[in-house]
Formats: sequence, structure tokens, C-alpha cells
Amino acid sequence: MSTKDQSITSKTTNKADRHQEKLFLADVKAIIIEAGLGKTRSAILKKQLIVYGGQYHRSIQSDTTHIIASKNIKLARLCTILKIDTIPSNLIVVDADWLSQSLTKGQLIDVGQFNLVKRVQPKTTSVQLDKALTKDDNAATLEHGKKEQIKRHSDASPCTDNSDHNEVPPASQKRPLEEKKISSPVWLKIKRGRFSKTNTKKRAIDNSNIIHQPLDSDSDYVESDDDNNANTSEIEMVLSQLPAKYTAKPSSSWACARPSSLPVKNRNKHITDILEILQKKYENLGDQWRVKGYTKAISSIKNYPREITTREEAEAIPNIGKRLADKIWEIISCGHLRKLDYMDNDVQTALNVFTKIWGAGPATAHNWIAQGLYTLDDIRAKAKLNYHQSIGLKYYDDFNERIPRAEVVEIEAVIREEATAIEPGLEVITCGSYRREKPTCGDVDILISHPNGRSHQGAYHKLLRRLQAKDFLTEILVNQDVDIDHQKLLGVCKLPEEGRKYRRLDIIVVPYREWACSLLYFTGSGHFNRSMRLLARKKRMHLSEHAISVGVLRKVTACSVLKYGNQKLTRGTPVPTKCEADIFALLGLDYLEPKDRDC
DNA sequence: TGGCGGTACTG
DNA sequence: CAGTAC
DNA sequence: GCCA
Repeated sequence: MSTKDQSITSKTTNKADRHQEKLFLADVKAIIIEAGLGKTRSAILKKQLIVYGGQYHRSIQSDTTHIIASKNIKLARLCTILKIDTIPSNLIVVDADWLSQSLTKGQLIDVGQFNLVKRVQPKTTSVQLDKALTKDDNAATLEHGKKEQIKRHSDASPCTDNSDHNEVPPASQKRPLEEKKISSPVWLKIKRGRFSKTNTKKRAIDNSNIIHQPLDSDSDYVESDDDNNANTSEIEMVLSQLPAKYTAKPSSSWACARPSSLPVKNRNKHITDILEILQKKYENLGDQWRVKGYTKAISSIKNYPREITTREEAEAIPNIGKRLADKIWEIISCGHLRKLDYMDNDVQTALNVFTKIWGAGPATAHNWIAQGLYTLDDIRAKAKLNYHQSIGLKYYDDFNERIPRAEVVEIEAVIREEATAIEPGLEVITCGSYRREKPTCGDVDILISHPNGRSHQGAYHKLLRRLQAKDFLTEILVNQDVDIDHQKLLGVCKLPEEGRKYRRLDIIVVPYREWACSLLYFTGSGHFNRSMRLLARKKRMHLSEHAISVGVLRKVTACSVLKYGNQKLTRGTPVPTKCEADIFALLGLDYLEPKDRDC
């Protein structure tokens, strides 16, 4: 993980080397058994085998190395086709997926789990499940039952790719980049958003009209009796005034309406892996909308309980339309996407590296490449960087490293200590992926407020000064000081001990009336937030990091204007919320624990 | 065919 | 305003 | 990219 940039730091390679590397099937001399694979797929596999340096044999020859077959084929059938009694011991009988996935990766992958026969007895016996799965069982099995296939897929990951995080470098990553001029940056041609960004005139956040908690006169505490439904009566009151169609419970097609599935294993990793590469490509192109489409589709596939086997099946899955269904079908039938072959992997690799510099996005990355820069060393030496990017580059490795939960706890402790030294009652809570209970985090998101509704004021600046004074907060990237109630820091911190990494740290201070919405927002996930926002909108509400409002009319049509309290509105009326559960309730959703919002 | 979040920073 | 990030 |  830490050495991802080294791979492209030197750049001297010629065409011959490159072609050489592409012939990764040179040692594969194989027979492809059409039965069970289908004409199309076996034809494509054959072609690809040859393209990448392998040899295709029509029958067993002295130097044949592999027999490539469907994992469903029976041993007896195989022997019949090959006109033999037993499989010669020098031949490896391998699931066609092995070849497919190798093609996808651009390199040979371990044959282990794809091995269909391990020193086989010529007899076709249907073996017991547990026996078949035993590692060193020789009587292994061409009699794959469905159960076995499932097992096979569920533990497929370790071999194909043992990094769950987005480490998957493009197959060519280790290859140095070549100089190459880009004619006209493709991404420039992407048409920009058609709408003229509804002119948001510098409008300070005004929640002034938020209907506050009773916040009784001057007594400090609106005691939050720690349970989760202190506010329910009020929420129910609001709900009771809404039309029934807005209070109905949303179907589980909403990502925010179902717990993110821990139990569901991705049975279509072979598909999502490829789609994720494509998605990356569009990300690098700056095509945010297509990326969003892919995001939803990939997420749907990952939650799909079975292996997808037909085009129709794919298209029936939500968020998968005709075009993705076609791609999926190509992946299923040939094991890989031709579209990927046309991608310029050098450029893609450089883009992936560059956009991981904090502060650099697709546009900047393309500019650099257009200037002939391809490696981080190039950037260090020649690129013009703004302040953000220079910090991003300086801490490139650290920032791209995940943070273990234990360290997040340490960082949080430092901040809490300083915060409570300033103002004892301050609430300090770490949100983001930490709160969603992920094992590692990309950054540390800390939300701060004060239950009395006002003592958060001023704490922010004192806190920053303290953290800087002890050299904990080392860089300030963005210091967003909106008004007396809202501050946000995007910065960099490092724990004091020697050898600690520099970590991205976000600190957000909000007034307590916004606690619930902020907590919800900064806990995410992003996808979950989007889903919830969309749902809110559908229900004529509006959800933001500041508040949730009811009675929002987007286009001012003359239809019934909802009322709450005594205010008429077009922008909606913010509903006071005390905890996240209130927001779920308003939207008619069952409450989800943070860990279940990881979609 | 248009919408897919809204906002605030940097340069 | 474009680009980036949350 | 998908969907209404």
C-alpha cells in the first residue's frame, strides 16, 4: 500500500518490453472443452488465449499443459470428449473462470481454487460436500453441486485479489509509463452540467427561523434524558399533519431503508471488479453522473444474492439498465470486457495516482498529463501546485493509508481533552466511517457541539490554537468560519510519538439544534446520505447537514401549501430534531444503527 | 429529456 | 468562474 | 450510467 507510487517513478520502457509483458499466457498450452461453456465463450477464450501468447490444442498432445472446462462438467463426460480413461497426471484441469479472470487481470492468477481435478480417480463418484471441500482431497470432484459452487465463490477472493480496499492496481501498474502526448484531453469534451448552477448568492446559512427546542428561558440545560425518543411527541405531531402518502414507510428499494448487509456476500465479484475499473475511468474523466450511475449499479450487484447468469437477470436488477446489462453479459460470457483493452492503461494509471493527491481532481490530473507528466516524481519536479496540492503531495503516502480504529481513538482523545479543557460540557464525537464501525478509516471526522445550545461558540478558535500549540494540528487546509455558530476545519494532525503518520482531520462545530442532522450527515455513508436526501425530497421535505424541513415546495406551484406552526413557506419549515432517530421517524424509516448505514 | 445535494473554499 | 472537497 |  505504501509503495504504490514507486511503480511509476521510473519511466524507461520500450514497446518490446511491453509486448513481452502482455504475453502472460506464454506457458499455457491448453485444450478448451466447449461443452458447458458454450460456443461463444469458448471461442472467445480461445482467441484471447492465443492473443496473449498461449497455445490452443485441439487434442491432447505431449506438451499440453491445461484442460480448460466448465466447472459444471462431469468427469465422465470430460473423459468421453477427450477419448481417454483417466486424466493424465501432468495435465491441469481448470475452471474456465481461471482463464477469464487471468485475462481480466492481465496476468496469470493462482490456479488453486480453480483446479477442478486434483490427481483424479477416473471414476465419477458423487462425493460428499465436506469431503469435496477438503483441501487435500484427491478424489476431488467434477460433480459440483450448487452448494459447492457457492462455497467456491464465497472464498474466491483471497486468490483473485486479497485486498478488499481499492488497492487493485491496474494490471499494468508495475510497468513504467511511457511518454506520450495526448492529442486533445478527452475529458474536455464532456459536456458540462447543462443547468446554470442556480445562482447561489452568498447566502449565509440562516436557520434563524428554526423552531427551537423549548430551550426554556435561561436555564442552561435542555436535559436530554439520554434515551432516543425524547422528541417523539413533537415528531409525531408533525407527522400527524402530513398527508398519509408522505408518512408511509418507504420500500426497501431505498438504500436508507434497509440495513447495509453484512451477511450478503458479493457473488458477482468478477463483474463488479470490472465495473469498478470502468467506473474509475469515468471518474478520471470527470463524468460525475456516469460515476453515480455505476456506483448505484455496483452496489445493487453486490447486494444481489445469486450469481448473475443471464442478461435478462442482470437487467432486472434495480439500477441496471440495458447498457450495463450488455456489459455484464459480455463479462459473464467471455470473462472480460473488450472495452477495457482499449483503455490507455498508462494514462489511467497516472490519473489514478494523481487524483489521489488531496486537492487534485480529474481536471488537474489531465492538465499534468497533457504537460507530459506521468509520475509523482514528475509532479514533484515540474508541476505547478497550489497550496492544497503541495500538502497533498507532501503527505501522499500517509494520506492514502487507512487509519486503524485504535489510532482514531487516540486522535479523538487528544481533541476531547483539549475541548473539554476549554469548555467542560462540549460533546465530542467521531463520525464518518469510524462511527460506522469500519475497521479502518480514511480520515477522522470529529463533530463538536454543546448541549446548552451556546457554549460551542468560541470554542473552535481556542481549540485550534491549542491543537496547534502542541504541534498536533500541523496543517490547516481549509478553515471555514461561516458564522458564530458554524465552523469547519479540514486539516492535518499527527500524534506526538516518533514514527506516527500524518492524518487527515476534519473538525466540525455546530449549534446543538443541528446536532442530529449534523451527526447523521457526517456519519454517512455518502451513498446513504444521498438516498436519504432523495427520499426526503420525495416526501416534500428537505434534508441537509443543518436541518430537516417539511412542506418544501421546490417549484412554486399553486398547490396546497403545507403549514407548520404559523409560518407559510416555500422553503419549508425546519423541524426540531433531538436525535438521529427523529429524522428516521420523520421519513417513516426504521432507525438504523450507524454500522448499518454503510452502503 | 432532464435530474441525479448543496455549500464553501481556493485561485 | 472552474475545480475540489465535504 | 439509471430512472421517471
